[in-house]
Amino acid sequence: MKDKIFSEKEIAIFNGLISLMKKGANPYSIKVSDIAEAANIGKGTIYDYFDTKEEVISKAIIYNMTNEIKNAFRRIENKDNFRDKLYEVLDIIEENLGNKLSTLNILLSAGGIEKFYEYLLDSEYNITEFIALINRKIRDILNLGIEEGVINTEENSFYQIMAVHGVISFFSHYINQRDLYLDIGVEEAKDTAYRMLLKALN
Amino acid sequence: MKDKIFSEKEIAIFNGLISLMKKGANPYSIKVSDIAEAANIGKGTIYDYFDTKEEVISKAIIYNMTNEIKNAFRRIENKDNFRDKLYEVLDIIEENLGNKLSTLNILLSAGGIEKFYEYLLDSEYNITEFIALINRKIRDILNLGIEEGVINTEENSFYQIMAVHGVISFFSHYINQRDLYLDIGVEEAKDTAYRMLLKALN
Amino acid sequence: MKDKIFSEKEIAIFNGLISLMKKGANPYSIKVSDIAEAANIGKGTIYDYFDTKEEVISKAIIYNMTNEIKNAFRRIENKDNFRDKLYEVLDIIEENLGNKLSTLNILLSAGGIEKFYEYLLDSEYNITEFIALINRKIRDILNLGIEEGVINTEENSFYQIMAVHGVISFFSHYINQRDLYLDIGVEEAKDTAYRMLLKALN
Amino acid sequence: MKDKIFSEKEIAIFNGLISLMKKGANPYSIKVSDIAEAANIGKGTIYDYFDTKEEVISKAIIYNMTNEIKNAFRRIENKDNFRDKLYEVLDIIEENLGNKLSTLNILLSAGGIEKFYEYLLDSEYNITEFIALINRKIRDILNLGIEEGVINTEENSFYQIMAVHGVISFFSHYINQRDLYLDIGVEEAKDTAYRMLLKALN
DNA sequence: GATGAATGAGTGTTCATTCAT
DNA sequence: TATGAATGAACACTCATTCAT
Repeated sequence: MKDKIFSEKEIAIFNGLISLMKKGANPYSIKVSDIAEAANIGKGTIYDYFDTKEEVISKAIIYNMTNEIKNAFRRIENKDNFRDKLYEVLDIIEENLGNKLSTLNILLSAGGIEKFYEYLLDSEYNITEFIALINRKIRDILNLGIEEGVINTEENSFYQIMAVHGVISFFSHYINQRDLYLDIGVEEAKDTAYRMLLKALN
Repeated sequence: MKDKIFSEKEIAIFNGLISLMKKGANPYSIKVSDIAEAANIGKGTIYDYFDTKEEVISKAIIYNMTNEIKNAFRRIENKDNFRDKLYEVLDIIEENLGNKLSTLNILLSAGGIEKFYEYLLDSEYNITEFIALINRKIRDILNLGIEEGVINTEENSFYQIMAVHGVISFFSHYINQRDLYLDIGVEEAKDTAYRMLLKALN
Repeated sequence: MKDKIFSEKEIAIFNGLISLMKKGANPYSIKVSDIAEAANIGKGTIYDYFDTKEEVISKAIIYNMTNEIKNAFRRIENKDNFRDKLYEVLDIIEENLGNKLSTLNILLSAGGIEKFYEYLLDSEYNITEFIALINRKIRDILNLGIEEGVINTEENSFYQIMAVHGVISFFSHYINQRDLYLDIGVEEAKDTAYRMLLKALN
Repeated sequence: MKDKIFSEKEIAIFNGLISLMKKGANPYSIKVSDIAEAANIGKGTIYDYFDTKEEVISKAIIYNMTNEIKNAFRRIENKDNFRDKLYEVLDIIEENLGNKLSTLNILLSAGGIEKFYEYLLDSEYNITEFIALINRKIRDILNLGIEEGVINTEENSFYQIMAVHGVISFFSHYINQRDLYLDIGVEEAKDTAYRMLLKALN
């Protein structure tokens, strides 16, 4: 993940746009004037740094995903055992609740945002790269679990990684559809997720 | 799921739109004239049956989801044991590969389409209804598994249903990101899914 | 000059634009909204018939030139001797006084409008075609003069045609710069032109 | 022709702009940034010397015309008989072939540039002044012809000057529409012009 | 003085919606 | 009932002009 270097203005534009999206704006209905206003700059300035609106939005999404992933990885790094790392992942998902732009929402959804925002498909950074990166991190966490003896399975790596995907997906689904599961508290859901993962991996 | 009764024209419009979306068109870039052309009717006719473009698209999505779910349920009904029913679910997912409009893609993705297509949120049919419906069907399948003795767990219903969600999500992810898992064949992935589910539920 | 067939709407648009140009509007500063207003139609309608503003303007210029030339030719046809035909040409020029769009102004000016309105260069109709057409008509008129015995020269065809060009240019210059020649009346200028032509051709 | 005194910067700006126009740029599509780049200065600097883009372009055109006329007059001065002076005029026209900004193209075209570039109409220097100046020079040349006995006519001054205009226009037309007259060489066209002038003036 | 980053008014073009036929 | 020609509001993008440095 060789970071692109962005100028201050570019970052200001990204942040303006990201704040709009976090407020719930749909990327398809965002206007250039909205972005300019959110970034506190003139409309024309945007075109000094980007060629089209699509380019701004795509690059902002990539920028935000990159940052979110870096942050998530840093937080996971700070935990030193399998269980804590897993719960940290669930915490991160919980905190991103309702954030349309959230990396996890985008990446893990069955048909990712790229299906809806075609421009991203052509972008230099392919979404696939991010998933591969995440899978590698999942592998690391799993290895730690094996080292610790928490995981003890003869299933292959694909199985193991997919088990984590499944559990993350279920928890994301729970968070996103809380209305349907009002009798289940967040902590209970997390415990359920962890328990399920251990069962699948042992 | 008390079905709305639609006129022939309305259904023709829906089918035109759905065919566009199955061809990969993004709901945000579909034009009314495209829909009219795909439905083989005049542009004005659409407005005899619907008030806005958004209404057409939303209702078409709901219509398609309803049909897909009905179809899926019928197919699952035709299988008479837990294992076959589960594999039928995976087959259905596989067949819907790459279909942006696929109910499963929409419903099971962490942040569903409703996050991207706001109109659906206000629509009479709430997406939540569909998920509840699916959860009930999952419950039925699980009960059969318990009856058959394939499943034998003390975990609660939430756990059990979420285990199915997790497995479905993982398989959907696999299907949608095939490029990343070229060394894993579809049958192997299905077997992995089934094995994982049984482990989680026993 | 195989005429393009234009729809009524297209002609209305052309006429709106031509009226603007005859009022003195500069093709470079005409706005699409001006054209729409002048043609008494909505802005969008223009785009149902043309792809770009440039296309509208170029085609309108060609359309107007074609009509003006046809008209001029018809008027000249109606005169039956060399002298009257020549004076008719001068009359036509006089009547077009101050009309920026006038075919004669455009065609006979040293660096024609095509130098200023590049789009015309690519247009299907090349301006050159019009000049060739006019030269052929000049040839016809000259032949009549020879038949009549008014012209009796051993100079070649190029010389003869250029003599007419020179005289037309001088008269156009006079009409366009009347301020500089206030002591010369229009009739006197016409007589001067005719006298000069006869001298050059005898 | 009391010359305006321009600062070095102003002249640099003029020259930048003139070079653009000589390269074929259309005055209506030239951008301030283009001018700045062509003049090798910052965009803001232009506004230290001129108030608007229109002013820059108009003044540059006037500046260029003034210089071209001065040059032309100097060259004509250096020839000492009627015939040579006339051929020098034709040479000058030939050399300016294809130069949209050429004074002669602008001045002698029936509907001059001022019809297309309205700003010039208001400019301090009226284009008319230039034509009057040129007419005076034509008068001088004609007088020399009379002195030499090459010209011997009873036609009035208007006739005589217009004869020169006509011949210059025809030759300019020839140069600008070379494609139409491929069988006529430049020298032949010049000889034709001179012969025609003498016939008209004798 | 000189610059060029920043601005936002202005304009070409699109497309959902209307309505006369 | 069905149509598609007509509309104009809306928006992406441009570029002359300004002004802080």
